[in-house]
Amino acid sequence: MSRAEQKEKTRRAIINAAFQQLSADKSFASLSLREVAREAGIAPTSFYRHFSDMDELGLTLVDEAGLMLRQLMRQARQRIVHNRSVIQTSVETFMEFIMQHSNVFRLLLRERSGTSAAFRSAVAREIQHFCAELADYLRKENKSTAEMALIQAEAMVILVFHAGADALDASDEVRQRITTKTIQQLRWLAGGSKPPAV
Amino acid sequence: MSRAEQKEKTRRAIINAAFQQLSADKSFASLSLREVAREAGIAPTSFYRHFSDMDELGLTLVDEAGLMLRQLMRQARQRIVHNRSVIQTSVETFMEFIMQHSNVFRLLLRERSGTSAAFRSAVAREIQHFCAELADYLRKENKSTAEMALIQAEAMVILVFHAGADALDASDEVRQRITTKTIQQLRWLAGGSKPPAV
DNA sequence: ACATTGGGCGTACATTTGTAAGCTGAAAAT
DNA sequence: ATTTTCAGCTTACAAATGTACGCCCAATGT
Repeated sequence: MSRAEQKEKTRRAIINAAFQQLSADKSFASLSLREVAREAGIAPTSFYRHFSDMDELGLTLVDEAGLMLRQLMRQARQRIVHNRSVIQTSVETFMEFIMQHSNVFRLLLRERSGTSAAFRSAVAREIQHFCAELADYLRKENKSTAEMALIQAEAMVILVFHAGADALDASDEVRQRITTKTIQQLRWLAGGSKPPAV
Repeated sequence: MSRAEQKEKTRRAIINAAFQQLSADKSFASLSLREVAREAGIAPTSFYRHFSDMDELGLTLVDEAGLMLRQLMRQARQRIVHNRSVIQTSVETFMEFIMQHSNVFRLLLRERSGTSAAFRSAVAREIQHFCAELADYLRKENKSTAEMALIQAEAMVILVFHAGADALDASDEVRQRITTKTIQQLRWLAGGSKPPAV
């Protein structure tokens, strides 16, 4: 195995170890360099060969999470075309998605209002991007102004994200109720700029 | 000074020390028993005379935050009577409030999706209470069903809280923009159940 | 063929943490 | 007046953490 390959492999091992350890009871802040190194199967000091400190690793994780969000957006769009209600399809896709990538999602949720300014702005950037894409869609669909579409999109994203946070630790049944509730909330928002086609 | 008085006094000192240390860069989880004790002006081990561990202190803080929320709700209601738009008055009151009690608010925001299950449910309970009161108000005002009123109230609270989080670290000017944006979002939500009186 | 590079390791150290054990002195109870 | 209680202190220790330093050796460069 080439040296570059090997290095990339350990780097992935570190990143995966970090994601692995993120859970309902463990935030990134409560992760220690040594713990991550242990899980990745390397010596603590080897960590520095890849990241200068935990913060740098954290920002990398946020970047990865951003990629996931874009992937989610694409997936939702694909399903929309040949299906029923846009809102329902989107929320359901979102819920499926976060269940599959719960740790990624948890990271975004927590660091959005976390203790590191660098993290907060990194997460804010990813979510902004997400909102902007949604706003663009809404603007075309509803022929509203760009400003209004963005405000609307932001509200929608906040509600869906929050619903996701609740859904993460809930039973299937409760999650279904949360989904229904969220759909209702989004419809009110959508109805504000356009007569509702309930 | 009586013994009971003295004890209560140091207990307050501990609680205040904890709130004091909470800031944009310091979450409750990153607070150490020793730090709090230091700030409170007592020896580390004296802490145990008042709380069995940091978690117990944390739950006390959440309770205090709950009191604040109820106080906020009363304050908003008082202002509503003799003023202009209900939504505008409420959001503005909320914004004033969180600026005055930013650390209390930050605690609620963070522990809502924090790492301790006990904290999460404690915060959830306080926010539920807040939502229920608002829902009651909405139900009477709009003659909607109790269920719909609650779903609506929850959406509103989420949006306002989130706006508060953003506003905390923003400049006065940005905060004003956030306020306007939030008012717009709430109007869409309110309009869903009743024709809007913009 | 030889020299350089760099990822990974082991050792080491200063800090910080939670908390156990036991003492002290003043308030409260007898 | 004597005893009991108990908030607060000092001392002590084990565990965990971040990270500096230097060695090793296989992949790479010459």
